[in-house]
Amino acid sequence: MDELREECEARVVHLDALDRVREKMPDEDTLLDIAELFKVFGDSTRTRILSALSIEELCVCDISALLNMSMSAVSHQLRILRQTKIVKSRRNGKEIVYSLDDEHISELYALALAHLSEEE
Amino acid sequence: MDELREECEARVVHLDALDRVREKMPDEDTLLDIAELFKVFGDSTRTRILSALSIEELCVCDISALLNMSMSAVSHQLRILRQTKIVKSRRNGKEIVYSLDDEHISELYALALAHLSEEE
DNA sequence: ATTACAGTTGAACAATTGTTCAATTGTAAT
DNA sequence: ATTACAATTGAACAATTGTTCAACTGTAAT
Repeated sequence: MDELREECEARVVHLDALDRVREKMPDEDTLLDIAELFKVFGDSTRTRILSALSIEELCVCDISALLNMSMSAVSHQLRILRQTKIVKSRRNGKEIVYSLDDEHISELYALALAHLSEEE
Repeated sequence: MDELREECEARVVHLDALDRVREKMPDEDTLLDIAELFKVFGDSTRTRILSALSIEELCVCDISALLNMSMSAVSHQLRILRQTKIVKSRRNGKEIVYSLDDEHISELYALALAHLSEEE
């Protein structure tokens, strides 16, 4: 009744290559963090928000009008961007103004744009 | 019986700011493409694959052993990376060898790492 | 105090996504 | 030819995700 589950079904074809790669690869946690960061950018609503904020700080109402979306939907996405330290907020009377929290963000954008426009 | 659905429930607070942002923002299609690109990176399996391939080209069997995942699961992810032109493949006898297809990929990685390690 | 407005929040729902499983393809060797 | 192996594929399933809806905060003005 013992089910012997194999760790990996594959026969390792290039042991030497695997050793070299294993040595140089970042640790698991770092890779998870990278994936997590990219995941935040990988949604068109958040991308549009970030694109707008990279030009000028805006309140939730502005963003809502700009994207033609409900304030609730926008707010949910802003929460994700806030939690991941990509965006910061400050209160100004009744409204809450959002802006980018990190210089790397614009760079990542520029690089993504460069990749896309360089389709040969 | 006519339901008047409002285009946007929000009152526009800063018309001038919106005008400036609208003028400078990339078009909708470009933003969709950017989101789509980041979405591909936003999965830890694909991130690990790309991290490995940025060091050395590998066959599916190698990657499968490296990530301790089934070849099927790896192959499914490689298809996504192939379709988005992030990875390229060539046959070598019975095995199929994968490698990065684009120089921008490593740069995007480096930048993401820079962002993560600069947590103050 | 109460009215109005900007924004947030949690539950619920539909849609999307990643992995597993089983069947299939293509190549090389016997 | 047929056997073996690397890899791909499609369907099915569970898990995650984005938006809507309704209820709720907090601030400013009457």
